[in-house]
Amino acid sequence: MLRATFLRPPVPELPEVETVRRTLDRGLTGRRIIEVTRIAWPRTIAEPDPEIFRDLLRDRLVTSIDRRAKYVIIRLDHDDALVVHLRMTGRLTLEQDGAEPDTHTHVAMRLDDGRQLFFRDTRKFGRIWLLDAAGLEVLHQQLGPEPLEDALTAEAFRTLLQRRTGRLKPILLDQKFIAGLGNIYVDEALWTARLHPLRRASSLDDDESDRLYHAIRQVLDGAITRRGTSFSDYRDALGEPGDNQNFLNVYGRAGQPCPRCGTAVERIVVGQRGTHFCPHCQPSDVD
DNA sequence: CATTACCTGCAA
DNA sequence: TTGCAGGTAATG
Repeated sequence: MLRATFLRPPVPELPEVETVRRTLDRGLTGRRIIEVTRIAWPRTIAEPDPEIFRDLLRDRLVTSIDRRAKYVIIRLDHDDALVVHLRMTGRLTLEQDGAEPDTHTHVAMRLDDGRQLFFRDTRKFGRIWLLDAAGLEVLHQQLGPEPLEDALTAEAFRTLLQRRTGRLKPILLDQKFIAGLGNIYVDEALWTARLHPLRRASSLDDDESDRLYHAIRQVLDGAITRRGTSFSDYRDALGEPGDNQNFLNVYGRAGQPCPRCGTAVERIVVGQRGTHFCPHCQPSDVD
């Protein structure tokens, strides 16, 4: 039963993608992509068509690595960008010269220093786009605010929440509401804020809203510091796992004691997602 | 708002 | 052998 906790497949959310961005930045910024050497699962290339993608990615300079929500944005010359979403099991890694792609390596590129950029993805849900400036702008517009940026103040967050009528859990997973949270960090943030996942957003008072705002930032900051949460699939761009799995309070801990009060953590399903919370610390009665 | 599709590995 | 895990888009 303890094993089940650790075998639950966690997925890359904002802290994991940020960790990939940072580790990728060290080896990729300033390099040139010489050519795409492998497209083994063409559906991975969301846009443009794989043949055009390959043609456009010859001798392209990487100018910087950014992140938006759960997207890695590899900026190129001419204001283009390679945009990568890891979805469930995607990994973006820098590999040495001569490294051989395995069966799950769907895309590979050769760099001017002889190293390679691999995109590996067991579940094949991950996607890569090659976008121009206009395409990138569309992506930004489709996403809600970045939870860690100054532009999202506690006051702005309160206003956004009050406009919503639904339950906290699905709202926080909605990338148009706030961008970058997934199942792990929503559960952790709600536990930290002592809010039940089924509470209606519009029912929160100012103090509760502020608690949630700070909890989201605290949980994400802490996870970035620990270089992400790794159970099985997630690794950074250098292949290293993160440490945050050892600091989770409720996610994947059904039946185990709440670290704050000792009550057994419960698991319910909310909006088709496994949802973990402490029934004592996160009471449902206020609605 | 709920359901299904996309995929595979692994537990039951 | 079945079904679950979950990010997101597409579809009732």
